[in-house]
Amino acid sequence: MAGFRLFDLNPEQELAVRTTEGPLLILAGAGSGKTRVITMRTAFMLSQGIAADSILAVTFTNKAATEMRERLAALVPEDQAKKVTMSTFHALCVRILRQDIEALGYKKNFSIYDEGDQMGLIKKIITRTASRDEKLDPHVAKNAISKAKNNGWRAPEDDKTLLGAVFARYNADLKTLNAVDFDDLLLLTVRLLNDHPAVQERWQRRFKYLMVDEFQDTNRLQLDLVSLLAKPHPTSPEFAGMRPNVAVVGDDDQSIYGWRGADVTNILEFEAHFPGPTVVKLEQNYRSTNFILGTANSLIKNNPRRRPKNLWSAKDGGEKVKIIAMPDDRQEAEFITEEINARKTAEAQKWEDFAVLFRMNAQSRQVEENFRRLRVPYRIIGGKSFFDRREVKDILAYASCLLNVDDDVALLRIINTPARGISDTTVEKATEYSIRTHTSVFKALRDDRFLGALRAATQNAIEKFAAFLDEHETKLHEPLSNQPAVLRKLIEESGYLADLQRTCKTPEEWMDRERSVRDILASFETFEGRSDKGLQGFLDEMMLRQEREDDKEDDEGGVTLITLHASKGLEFPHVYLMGVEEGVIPHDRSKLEGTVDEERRLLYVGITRAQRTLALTWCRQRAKYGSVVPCISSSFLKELDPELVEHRDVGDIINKPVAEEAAAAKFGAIFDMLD
DNA sequence: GGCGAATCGTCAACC
DNA sequence: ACGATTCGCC
Repeated sequence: MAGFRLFDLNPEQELAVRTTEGPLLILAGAGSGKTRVITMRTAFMLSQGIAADSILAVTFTNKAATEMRERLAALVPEDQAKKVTMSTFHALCVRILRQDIEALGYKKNFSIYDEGDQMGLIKKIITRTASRDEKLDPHVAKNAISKAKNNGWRAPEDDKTLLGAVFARYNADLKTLNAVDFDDLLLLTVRLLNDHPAVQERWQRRFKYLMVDEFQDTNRLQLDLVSLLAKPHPTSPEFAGMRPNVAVVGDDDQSIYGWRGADVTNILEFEAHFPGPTVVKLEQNYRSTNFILGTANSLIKNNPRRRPKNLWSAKDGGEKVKIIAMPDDRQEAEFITEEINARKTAEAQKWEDFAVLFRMNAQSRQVEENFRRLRVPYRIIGGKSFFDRREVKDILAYASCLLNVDDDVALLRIINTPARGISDTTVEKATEYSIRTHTSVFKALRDDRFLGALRAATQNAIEKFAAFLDEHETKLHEPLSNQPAVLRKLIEESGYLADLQRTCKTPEEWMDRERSVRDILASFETFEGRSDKGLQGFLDEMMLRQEREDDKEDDEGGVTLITLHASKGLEFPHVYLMGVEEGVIPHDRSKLEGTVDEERRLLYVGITRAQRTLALTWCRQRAKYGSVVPCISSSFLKELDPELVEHRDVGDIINKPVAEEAAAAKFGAIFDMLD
């Protein structure tokens, strides 16, 4: 085992790498080489003869999992690297449930519902459960249900209330539909392992070494899952005195998922969950200049209740952090585009060296438009641009129906798309019938007692549609069937594309939408090339937002456009953090909810992504909901150390661009020598 | 029952 | 400013 050198590590990092047995808590400040430690530690374990397939590393985002996988692949032989399991919590749960969910009374071909599907179902349940004078906001219901599930509750606390009734109904319906939502992925996996010791034991034999990244962001269910995978069942004779091989890595200052139920006490009280851990503190920052790190420190020290730490960097020099005022959001986007262009040329940087960070997905649109216009290559991480497109959802709904005809949400989405003579009223009747008889909508469509009450023309339309689905479902499950071809044929024969073209207003829109249909079919083909998990595996990956467009533009790189949340764990030489305004960050709602500290950590995360230069921009006015509203700069900006930052107005910069670029070029050259 | 037009409500973040 | 939903007409 060659290719990695432990002597490159500082003493703390080396201790973390060499500690392979028993509980290990790594408190890793921003930029302290955390990913490097995790990958090195994995490589070290392999070199000690630990089997690659017994190692499980869990991360929060797909991006982080991918990066870790890539970095490990650079250290150890490919066949070894591939056998190490690196996945998100949700992807891990899908994997466990696809194998063992039958023990909980679901079928293995269960569908996964995203928030949109979830909302659709909840709305439907509310309308049919609520009496005339009762009102329940579906959003409120969704959040309450999610919170309940993340606390591990099985049944509603009180099913006398409308909310309780909706919760009970929602769970019952999901089970009938053979579907699970994102929260269920965790909840059901925990229940499965907890209630079925034989299953738990089997997974424990599979994964003997656990690593959890971003542990400060785990919620109670995730901690339960880790415990269930790491510790023997309390009834097992091995339980007492067992030292689980659990390594967790985290930083309380980067805890930004409180809203999702993250519980910081998981990391603060790690010793209570896994007694007697080795504790390692990583405090040297290798990423940022002292201007950037000092700015970050001056911000975060305003937060109460922190674990004491002394984060330092050896990187002197560089530029001050720029805080730039903009007249409006349009000019903000223009400025960022132009600056990136100029700096790229002046300092011979690559597009991949730049990142634009923002609080809300909606902020990226104007930058995107500018990038497209000026031909700046870019990639958007996270967000929902692709997956949320109508045509993509439609195609995936068709695919879901092939796998699980009882998936009502998918079926209802496509039952009359394109129009095939099954009207809303008919669909409504079918849904009612299915509720009354406790079956799926598809089974209702196949039920003569239901069909008998309908007009002959409607009966015909339904029979034709059901036969159409059945025919392709059979083909899909034939041995050696070419699944991408079956899906393609299903779409072609459905007349979906012709209908899509008809509804498009411009030829450009049609080309765009048709392309995303082609893209999604093509990415299923590429998926078939690299995986044996078939359409089911493909849909799982799509639902978990993984590797969306792996065939083109994606791997060419480009400027990264990313939300602050999704940026955690990443780093870039040049960072532009836009929309640093009161109301955006800290977000207005955080003040009502009393979570301003978390907003401060979020900005801290953003600032600490930058290696060499950082610019924070804010606008004097911004378009919101279509109309322009005045804005003021974020109160967080006042907390930044004035020695380390430089306040500018966009006008000043435009007046003297040449000197600016020349100076920047010199700094760039110095940095290149240091590297 | 189907279609285009007007109107409504949304933008907090992730899997 | 955009997509979803509802309305009113054929």
